[in-house]
Amino acid sequence: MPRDAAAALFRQKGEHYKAEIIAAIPAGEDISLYGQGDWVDLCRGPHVPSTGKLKAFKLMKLAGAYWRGDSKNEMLQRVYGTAWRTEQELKDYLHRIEEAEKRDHRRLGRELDLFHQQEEAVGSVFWHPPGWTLWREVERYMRGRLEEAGYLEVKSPQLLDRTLWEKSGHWENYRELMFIAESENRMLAVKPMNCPGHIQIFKQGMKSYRDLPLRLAEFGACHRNEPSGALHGLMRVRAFTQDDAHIFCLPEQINAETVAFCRLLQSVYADFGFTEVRVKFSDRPAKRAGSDETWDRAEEALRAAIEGAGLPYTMNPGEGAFYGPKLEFVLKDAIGRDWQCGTFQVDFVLPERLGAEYVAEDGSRRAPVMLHRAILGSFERFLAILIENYAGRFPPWLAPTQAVVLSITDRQADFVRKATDFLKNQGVRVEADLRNEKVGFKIREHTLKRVPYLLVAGDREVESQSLAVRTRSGKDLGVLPLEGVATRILSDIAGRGRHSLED
RNA sequence: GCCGGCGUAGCUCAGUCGGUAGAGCAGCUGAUUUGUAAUCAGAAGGUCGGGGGUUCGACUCCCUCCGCCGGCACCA
Repeated sequence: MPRDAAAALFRQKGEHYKAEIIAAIPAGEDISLYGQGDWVDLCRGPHVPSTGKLKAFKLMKLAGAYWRGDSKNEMLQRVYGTAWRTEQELKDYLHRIEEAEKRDHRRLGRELDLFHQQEEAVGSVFWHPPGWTLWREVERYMRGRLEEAGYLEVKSPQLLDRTLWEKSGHWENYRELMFIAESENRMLAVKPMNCPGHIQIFKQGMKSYRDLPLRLAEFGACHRNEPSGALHGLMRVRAFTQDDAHIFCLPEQINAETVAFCRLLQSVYADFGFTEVRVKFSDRPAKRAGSDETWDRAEEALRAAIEGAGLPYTMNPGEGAFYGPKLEFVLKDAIGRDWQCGTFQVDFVLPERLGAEYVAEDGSRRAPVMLHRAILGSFERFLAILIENYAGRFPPWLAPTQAVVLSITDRQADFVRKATDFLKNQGVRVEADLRNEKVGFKIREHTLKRVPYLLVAGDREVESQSLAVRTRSGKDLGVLPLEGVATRILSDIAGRGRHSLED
């Protein structure tokens, strides 16, 4: 059907948005329409030869979506459905979704007593002892990796004067998303980022080109007043902690620093069991600071560096930060949604705006390049992804409780205490279960809590000063003497993401 | 923020036509001393998300606010 005729048809049907879509198609081109019964609609081409092929279908959900993806426009109703060739395939699909929902970090957070959230602290997290153990283990690991890689850890203030955020450009770009506090006629903002603080540290004392690259790292707690509809468990919160760092360097050091960062990130991700990481390259946004020449340089430097690192990436046009282009390292949650975790950004703008400089070889003063980077991104989000990817069955090095020693009757209580103390002294996070319950009951409980090692002591084990070792997957590793149990567990812990527990 | 849905015990859920709430598990008390995924019994547990309204009477109907869930928009 010719374009104008099609437009008229839809206008007459009262479907004005369809008419608008057609109006955007070049004149003279024909428009294809497809029909099903007495229903006719605009379509580029058939996706299935006939709806008769779709035997099994189910409507999944209703949701709003802005016309042409712009929140200034009206909202349309979107209907989501799923269709399969057979009832069985539909059933299998629904079953897979159900299984994925069992890995939801919000559900596991409750079941495993990791954390909770409540109305009085919307967008924030109350970490429980087991969850905080997991956090500290991840933090301890990151601290070690950063130290090895030549980073220096710092700590910057939580509240900073408005004037600083005005200079950095954050006030102009993000004022409505910042938490504000007032004191003694000053307006302060709770930091939404750590970079301005790190620049203040850089600016103390004279810096020489010989001091570069200077890598300042911080486990920085930031607050952003995210729109209510964006909040999502631990994935999107208003209070989060980044494994943040800023590398102050010379332009000619960008490449080596980027390559080193990509290697570090891949190695860290491998330790957490992630081997496939997708990388998105986000270039200049419409709303930005700095000249076009500056952006040309920054984008070119980043492109050369990522290609030097040999990582495949996809373009994400217009999605860069206001001060520079960035790489986004993306991981998936249990139901396949993308979440940005790691990030790497080249910034020629902020150091200059905030007056950071170093003395160059020729004695002139110049602004350093600043590389913003995070590997995990936010701890909250990364832990959520970890929880979902492991379905709560953390490898032993991360498991809040790595082993439980259980008695069968009161007769073994003393030995269980002794064995627990022994393993504790060897550095194992171990608990004793001396409750007056049947072993089957205790095994079930600790299995549901995903404790990697269940160590049973009955009269026979007391006699031989050993423990019967069972894994959470139900595998029987036999009876081992105390030292053997410790060796086995400790070597497993040392293996990190490449652990030997086959479950 | 926008659209749609949801909010009953710590958790998972039931609750008829408007007559002020029930179960299982957990927790508590007692008994049981137990060999690899649930021992038995008893007592207890609720501002039905908050506020307002209609009504003789509201978990139930209406208004409003809050939160959560799914999308959209946003994500320095």
